[in-house]
Amino acid sequence: MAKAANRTYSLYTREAVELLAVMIREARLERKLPAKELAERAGISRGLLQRIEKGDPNCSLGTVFEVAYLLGISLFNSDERALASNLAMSKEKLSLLPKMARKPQRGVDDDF
Amino acid sequence: MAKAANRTYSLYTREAVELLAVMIREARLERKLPAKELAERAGISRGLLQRIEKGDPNCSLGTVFEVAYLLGISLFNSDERALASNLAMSKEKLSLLPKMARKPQRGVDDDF
DNA sequence: CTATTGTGGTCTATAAATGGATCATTTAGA
DNA sequence: TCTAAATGATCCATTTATAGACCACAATAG
Repeated sequence: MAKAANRTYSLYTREAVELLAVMIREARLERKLPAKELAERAGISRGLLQRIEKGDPNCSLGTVFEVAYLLGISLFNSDERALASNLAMSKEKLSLLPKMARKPQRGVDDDF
Repeated sequence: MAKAANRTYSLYTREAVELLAVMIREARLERKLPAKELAERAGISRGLLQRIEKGDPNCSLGTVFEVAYLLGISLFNSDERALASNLAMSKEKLSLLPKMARKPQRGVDDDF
């Protein structure tokens, strides 16, 4: 009972995925690093790296981020230290929020 | 002949994935949006949204980005227009790069 | 306090992603 | 130019992700 992935994505999502893909390919080529080598270092197959660089949205988040990391591409405009710091702050903030999202019984927040 | 996903990720990757997860959960709770509703709007199951908010790296890039988008979380610190612009510039730059990464036969670039 | 709703976990069947191999083609370097 | 190497594409076998249902529990609103 799974009929997934006829998914439709927003333009924003498609562009974000493609941007990341292009940045990865750029960085790899700038470093003159063959796909085969990068794939090995990332622990993935060359085929998967191809899909990533092609902007396939159906690749796992972790592998794509890892490849980006190996190429020195900074996610969220954060280097390693800033990222850890952001994460700590976000966790802190999250802990202060109500743990459930219960909607008030009639329409306060439906601004989508 | 596929034995994938005993994957190991760098700390940076793990933190980046978790940061995105926490930001998503934060944004959803701030909006008082039940998981069920957000999942419906994203066209995914509630279980998958749970994994996303938990920081599971094995979720597809597209779905995670789409959920983030639905919550107004900006990827790459770029709104919709900036993103399109970045993408165009990156494509331009990519087109100027050599199309293959051929390593010079002896060690110029192995600074990893 | 209580009723109600959201959430986290588990289970199963199915769809999809991935690895690994192969082949043809393109490209960069000598 | 020559040629070794990189890329792009396809195939198949297997692993994995996902949907969808269910349950027990937690937490919020009243």
